[in-house]
Amino acid sequence: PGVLDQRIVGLSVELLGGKHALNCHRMKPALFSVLCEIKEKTGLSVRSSQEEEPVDPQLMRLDNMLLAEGVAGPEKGGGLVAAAAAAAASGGVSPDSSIEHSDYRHKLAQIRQIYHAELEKYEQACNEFTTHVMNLLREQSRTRPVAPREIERMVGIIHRKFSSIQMQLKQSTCEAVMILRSRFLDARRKRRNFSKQATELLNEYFYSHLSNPYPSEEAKEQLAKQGGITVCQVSNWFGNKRIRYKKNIGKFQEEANIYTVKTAMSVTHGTQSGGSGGSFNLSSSSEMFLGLPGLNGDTLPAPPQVESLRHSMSQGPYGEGLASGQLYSPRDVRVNPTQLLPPASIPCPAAAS
DNA sequence: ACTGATGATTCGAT
DNA sequence: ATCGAATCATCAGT
Repeated sequence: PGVLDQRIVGLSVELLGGKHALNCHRMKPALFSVLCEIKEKTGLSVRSSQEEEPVDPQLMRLDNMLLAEGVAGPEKGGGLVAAAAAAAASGGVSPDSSIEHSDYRHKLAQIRQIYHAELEKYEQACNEFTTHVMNLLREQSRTRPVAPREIERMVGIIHRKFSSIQMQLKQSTCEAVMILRSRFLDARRKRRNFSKQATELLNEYFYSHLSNPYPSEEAKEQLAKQGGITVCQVSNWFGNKRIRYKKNIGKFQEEANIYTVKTAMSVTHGTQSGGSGGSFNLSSSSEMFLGLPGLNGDTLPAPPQVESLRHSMSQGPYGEGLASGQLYSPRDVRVNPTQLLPPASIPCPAAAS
């Protein structure tokens, strides 16, 4: 009906001009609901922007970011599977992080879905609105002269308006992604105990290099790789282990025995495969430095040596000895002068320097 | 809720 | 740059 259409044109001008934009209850319901939704979701008034038609840098930034985050851009149906496969293949020993990864990806996918749905809705609404306005103008052209430039201008205004709405959508999507991201990073920063396998690996190395528990960079990398943790985590672990071991050797005596036995077993049973046969020498005298407790001589007065423990291999809390032999690099038996200075008598329990 | 274990962070020294 | 040391923050068993 002409009256209503007249009203719509008027309202479109109102809308585009930015005056009480959302007061129109007679607006096309679809468009109205879309705009209401925008208003609700963004918390921003639709009339807020009124500028730039050149490709503004902010829009480009938003686009780039959305693209980089995988929100915009091509559908990646197989992408998730591929990513999961890659994550599983690259290490396979990080269930926690992969769970977090999948959680992250899931939420990102949700954002992506919402984003695309909204984008499509806007697109559709924009087209509908444009064609409708054009139809009205065409109709009006029967009763009054309508210059093509006026139509162009109208269409231009509509498109600009809708693209600014799109930008708001992109902006809020970006915000959502960033929030998700920061949450994800926070979650990753949370402490998780290492897997049993990783801990065993580290302990085996530590106790079999007790005289010089300072793994080289390569050794760290290898430990990290095999344990499914980072080199930095390996360094942290050794840092913590050294200081805590030194502080209370007695507490670690049992653990030391266990791992020494394990190592001894793997040596005597020839489970080594790396060809680095007897590269590190457990019976070297320097091995005794940290191993000599003197604190609780009740269980084992002497540091656990391979020879003396051959007979007591009966008890092993850790049932299966997983291949650990190839870990130890022969080149790593460097002697750190600073560690060998104090006589193996009292290892300074309460190191209050 | 409490507590010990443990991974991460920080800081000064080398 | 890396270490020891102290400390923080969280986990995990009770």
